[in-house]
Amino acid sequence: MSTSARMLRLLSLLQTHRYWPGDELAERLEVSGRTLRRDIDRLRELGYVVDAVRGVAGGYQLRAGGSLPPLLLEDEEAVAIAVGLQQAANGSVAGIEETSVQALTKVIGLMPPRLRRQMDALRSQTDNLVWGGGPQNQSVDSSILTTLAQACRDDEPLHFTYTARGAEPSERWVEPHRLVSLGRRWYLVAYDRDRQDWRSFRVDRVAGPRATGQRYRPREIPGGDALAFVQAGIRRMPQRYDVRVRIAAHPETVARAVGRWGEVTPDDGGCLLEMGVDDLQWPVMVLAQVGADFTVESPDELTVEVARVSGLFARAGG
Amino acid sequence: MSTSARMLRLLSLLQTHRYWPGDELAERLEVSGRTLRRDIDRLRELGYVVDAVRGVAGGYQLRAGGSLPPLLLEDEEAVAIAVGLQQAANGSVAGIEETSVQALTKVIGLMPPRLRRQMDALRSQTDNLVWGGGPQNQSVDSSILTTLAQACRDDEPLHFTYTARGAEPSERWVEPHRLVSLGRRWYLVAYDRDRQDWRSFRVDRVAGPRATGQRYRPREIPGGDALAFVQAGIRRMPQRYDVRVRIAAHPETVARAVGRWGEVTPDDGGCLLEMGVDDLQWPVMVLAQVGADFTVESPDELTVEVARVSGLFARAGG
DNA sequence: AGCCTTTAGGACAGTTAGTGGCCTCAATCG
DNA sequence: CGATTGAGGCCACTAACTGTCCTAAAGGCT
Repeated sequence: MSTSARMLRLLSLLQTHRYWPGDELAERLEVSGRTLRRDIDRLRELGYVVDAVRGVAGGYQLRAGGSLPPLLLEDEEAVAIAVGLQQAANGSVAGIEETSVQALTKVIGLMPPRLRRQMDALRSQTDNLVWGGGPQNQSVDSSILTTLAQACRDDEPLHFTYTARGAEPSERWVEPHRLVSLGRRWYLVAYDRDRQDWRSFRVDRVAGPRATGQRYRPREIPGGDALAFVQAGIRRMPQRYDVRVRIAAHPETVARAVGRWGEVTPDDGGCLLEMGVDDLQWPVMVLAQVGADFTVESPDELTVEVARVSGLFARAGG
Repeated sequence: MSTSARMLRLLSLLQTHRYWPGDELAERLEVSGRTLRRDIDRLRELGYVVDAVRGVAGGYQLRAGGSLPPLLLEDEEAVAIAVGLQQAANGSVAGIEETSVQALTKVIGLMPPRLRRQMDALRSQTDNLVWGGGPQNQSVDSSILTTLAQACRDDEPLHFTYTARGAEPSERWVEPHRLVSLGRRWYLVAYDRDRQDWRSFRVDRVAGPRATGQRYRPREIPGGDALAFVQAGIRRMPQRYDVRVRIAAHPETVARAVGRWGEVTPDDGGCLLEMGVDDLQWPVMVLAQVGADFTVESPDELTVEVARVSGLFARAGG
């Protein structure tokens, strides 16, 4: 085995089990103990921190250092990572969507086909988990997302079918620039070759993207900021409700139910809950769970919704 | 730069951008073109698939091969992966909890402290996301989880404080064996040194775990199956309701709202929804969302719950 | 303290592997 | 067709690696 291959193998061993006696490592790598010590030294020269314990039951241990060593993953671990990243990309944690897609692109691009199949099988289980697939939770197909991300990364022209709001599907040929996650939606900022101008596309309306394999000289985006471009392009955000409800319950109870999705301010004998939502299911759920008397201050649509559920449940009870 | 270091760097370059012209790679690695070609060959000998395109605008490209190459991640990517895995470990996708923790342990153990801090900051945003932190969604503190997982992996004895159901907190000293995810809970199977017997511990009742750094000869678990051991140890599962509701709506509408958490069977003029749950909030939410008339067949507790919400909402409306 | 185990690392000599320069081919694209 | 870019054989030179043998140093155990 060549030296580089052996170093990778050594790193892999050190990553799967904390302590390794020197002679066992040497045996596994089929080298003498002296060479093993030299290999360990080489790792240290590369910047990885390898602790050594002397004496009976001593051994080597890879520790956290200044930078992350190359991750050597088992197949199942890679699948778990990919599945986890897909959720993160779909907005389950605010602020890391873009990075998640970036990492996901990397992982998926390197996964052997069999792992990709395994991942797809698992992925089909994940949808509709968060508040039952309400309208604002249309998670984007992550295979489309990663295709677009890869094209952005590699500056590859793309073909796809785009169905704009209330329009016929049309075929597009674009030079992709960047993916942007805004609210719960993904947008692709790209230069449209046919229309000869910059556009932003909602990813959930993109179908059948395929990279052409060609390359081109990346253009400058006007203004230099993809995020700003997308924001400017969105004329009306999806309808948003500003919810205000007074609840006769302890502020902490309410805060626990609503998490970070709303603001709770103490009030005499109860509290005021404020949140901005796209879908009224969510506040209804919170109110049902808190289980205390409340008064809806706004919006009127929520009052209607509360009345609807009340009537519905009353009929069911009778 | 040594050969091994250069190979890692080459792998890293090939992972971040799809196409690389040969001369640019050679320049970055500070070697001649000839040596670069040899390096590429070395990668291929290690089993990685490197495509090459000749001619104008040619270059090299790392493709999916038979096995996953070492992942060379940017700092932010590692953080995204860790955050995603934490969610996966907490049961957001059935069946990959154990593997996720395994991968998480690996990643966290290698992350420099600064990244760990970054990750902690993000993690604090993730809780209470899925149906509002209901009682069955007490997600386990992932730092405890990974400490235990690491101890299992490395056969390190553990100290921790355990608060059994309805008992005083007690100090435990155990030889950890395996982590098991069952339903929505984590259990640690371990040999209790003081009591000299095998026990299973609910991870959400474990506090302040610390590894001693010693090691021991792993024991055989009686029966050889940690999962079976845990199942045998659970006298009564958390109270579980078998929900049966007839709904006057199209089966598909109901199926979309309930996802894979319940079974929907068509029925004349509507459908029958059956699901097993620990917490009645969940079916209430589904019913509110479907928005069609329904009749609760069982359990009686759900009827009570529906009546409660109905009354509550009616008062709010008036 | 004394002993055993295990890592640390210098010295040496033989061997291997890596390197750049030079050459000729072979694709690919315009 | 010609320009460009990867493929790879050959060669001489050098640097790096390897195993053996050695002594030292650090823990843990009795």
